[in-house]
Amino acid sequence: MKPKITLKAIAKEFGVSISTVSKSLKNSHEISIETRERIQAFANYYNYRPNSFALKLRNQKTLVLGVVIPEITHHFFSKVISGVEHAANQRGYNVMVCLSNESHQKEVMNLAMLANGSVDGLLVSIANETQSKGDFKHFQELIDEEIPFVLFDRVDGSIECDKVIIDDIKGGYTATKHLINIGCKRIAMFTTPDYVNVAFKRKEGYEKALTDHGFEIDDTLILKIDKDKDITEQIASVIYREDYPDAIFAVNEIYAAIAIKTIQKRGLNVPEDICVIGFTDGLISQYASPSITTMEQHGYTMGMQAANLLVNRLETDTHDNYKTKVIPTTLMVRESTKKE
Amino acid sequence: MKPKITLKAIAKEFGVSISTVSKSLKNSHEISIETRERIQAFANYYNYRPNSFALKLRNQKTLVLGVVIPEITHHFFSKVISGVEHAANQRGYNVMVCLSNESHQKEVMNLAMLANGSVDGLLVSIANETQSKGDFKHFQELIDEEIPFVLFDRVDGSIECDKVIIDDIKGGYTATKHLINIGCKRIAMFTTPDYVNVAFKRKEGYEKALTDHGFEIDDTLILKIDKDKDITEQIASVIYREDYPDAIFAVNEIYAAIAIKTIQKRGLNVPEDICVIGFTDGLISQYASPSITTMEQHGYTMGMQAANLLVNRLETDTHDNYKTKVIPTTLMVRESTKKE
DNA sequence: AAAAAGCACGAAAACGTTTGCGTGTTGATA
DNA sequence: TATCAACACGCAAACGTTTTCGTGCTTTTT
Repeated sequence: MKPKITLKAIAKEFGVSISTVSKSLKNSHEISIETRERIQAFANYYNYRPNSFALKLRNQKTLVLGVVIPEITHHFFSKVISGVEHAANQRGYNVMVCLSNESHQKEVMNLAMLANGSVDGLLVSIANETQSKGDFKHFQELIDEEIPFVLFDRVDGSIECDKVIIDDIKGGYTATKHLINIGCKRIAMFTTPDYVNVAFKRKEGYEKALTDHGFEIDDTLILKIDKDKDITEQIASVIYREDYPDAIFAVNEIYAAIAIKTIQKRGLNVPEDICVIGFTDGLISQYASPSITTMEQHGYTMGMQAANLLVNRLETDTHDNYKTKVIPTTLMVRESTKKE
Repeated sequence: MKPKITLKAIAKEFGVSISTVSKSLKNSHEISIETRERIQAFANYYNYRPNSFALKLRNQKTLVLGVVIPEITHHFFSKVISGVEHAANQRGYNVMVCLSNESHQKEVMNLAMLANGSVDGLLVSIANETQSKGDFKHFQELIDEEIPFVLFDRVDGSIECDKVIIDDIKGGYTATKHLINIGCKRIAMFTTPDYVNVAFKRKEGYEKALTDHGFEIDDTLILKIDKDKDITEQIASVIYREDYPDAIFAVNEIYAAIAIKTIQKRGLNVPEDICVIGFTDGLISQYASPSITTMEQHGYTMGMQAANLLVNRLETDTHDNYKTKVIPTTLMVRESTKKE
């Protein structure tokens, strides 16, 4: 790296003091116009840029937001990042991304590292492992150190901070109701273990929709998929039942896609024999055959809102009155539920 | 943000000098064991962490790598980021991500901002707009400022730097050869305009494979898709021809997926009537019905290699002998080309 | 007992900025 | 011809580290 030109170097060049140079570049009226112009021309020619660390050291601001997400290869999270980046840029901030890879330990390390002065504030979506352990000490540390952060999507009620969440209960409700509306009677749900907060809530909505419409909740139709075992096999265990369901509400698009493939493999058709609805705003749903009806999560919006919430917090420096923004989901009807 | 505890504060607490505290925390033998222990205990209790800007100002290192990509919502790029992050962390660096959104102007701004002292080096994949304009001045500026950077995937030969690329020509060749091997005779290609470097190379491979195997190149079977018009319509114009092809090599998985949907809509079957092969390592290919044969790009590997190349460059501080790493693609046979 | 050595610590510079205040030089004013 | 602004600029502190080079004191050696 080429040694950058500094105020000192310019000062030496002109035989003036550093302050004079600094003030000239800020167009201070303290300095004569000729001097200002000469110095500015010189600085401009040599492409002078103030050293950002010196500035940060002085101002105690980084103008950087840290983002910690479990996985960047989930389309939803990359949408969120996209939104965060957009909002952050608009407000003069940059974005630093770290991945926890769903690992508790890596999440703890990431928070420690970012909180260590690299960023002004944090945006975090909690790793699965952290949620299943229920260990949120590292967030308490952020609070103790008074580092502003906002939680999004995967949040925990016990942590006091700003939050942005999807309305998962209502989303689950809407999805299920849609299936009911188009005439499905035996609606299965493919979900994850209960410790995954968002999935649990979607199930809540699913169950509420069923009871609200006079259906029984059939626990044998609720499949809690274990990520560490063969997912296709678990899904097949339901699809290949004699009394297979006539609709499936999958908690994400991967499960929905696998369900469709399995259904077709069994020789049944989507949506004629079994309707399928997913949850997310990913590409798979859009391009699968048939395309998959889904609850859009609006990850981009979520990212923007979370970033704005954080910057507001940074710029007002208050430590109370924490808000939780709820982002509604949108039903996106596609081919996988088109009965007529 | 809570005012962080500093060396000065600790020094005051113990009535010693700042240097003594600094040395104590570094376990210097210059300081008596008792003093060291007392100070360390205190610092530990108050969770002392050196101010990162002060360090950066002093060391002139940020230990941060900047990444500029066109779009994070492309699965391939998120894989790359994932790999970059992994390799960077391993070598003690953090990662800062910026998006150009395929815009030349935003790319220029991102480079300027990151080069401005925020990062030690850069990893860049060039935006489409930049490629079509052929305007690479901003990279020359990086070179002039001697800021190390490596280009990946979307590179340009005129820029002197380390590069990591996919072997797109060979990938295109392999894909096409696979189709030939399974007996396809009329192989269409769905690609993008020629200024997209990688697509152009894949087409080169496609054409070479055809001629190598005694086929004519039929320009009416090469569809250059215009992103700004209706993609499905353009694809349909080929699929609905009387003399439709018996195989399609799509330059990415989106085009492959749309092709499949269009083929099915026409009442034809994949792979029986038309085989389809894509290019990427995305999720769509994996979960589509039928699942799509594709050339895996190994984005994760690419990210790791690019990051390592950059860190090597940073840590040796040489400005010559630039390397270009070529990452081979892997044919991933799935249902969309399974003839028997 | 005088000299040398060892110990425990402090002073200060350096990294690059910004900014309040001090100061010397001009020119105008009384 | 004193006096006083106005002007143009420099000084120095501050942000928080690290590190080199002292320095004063105690202990050992001869």
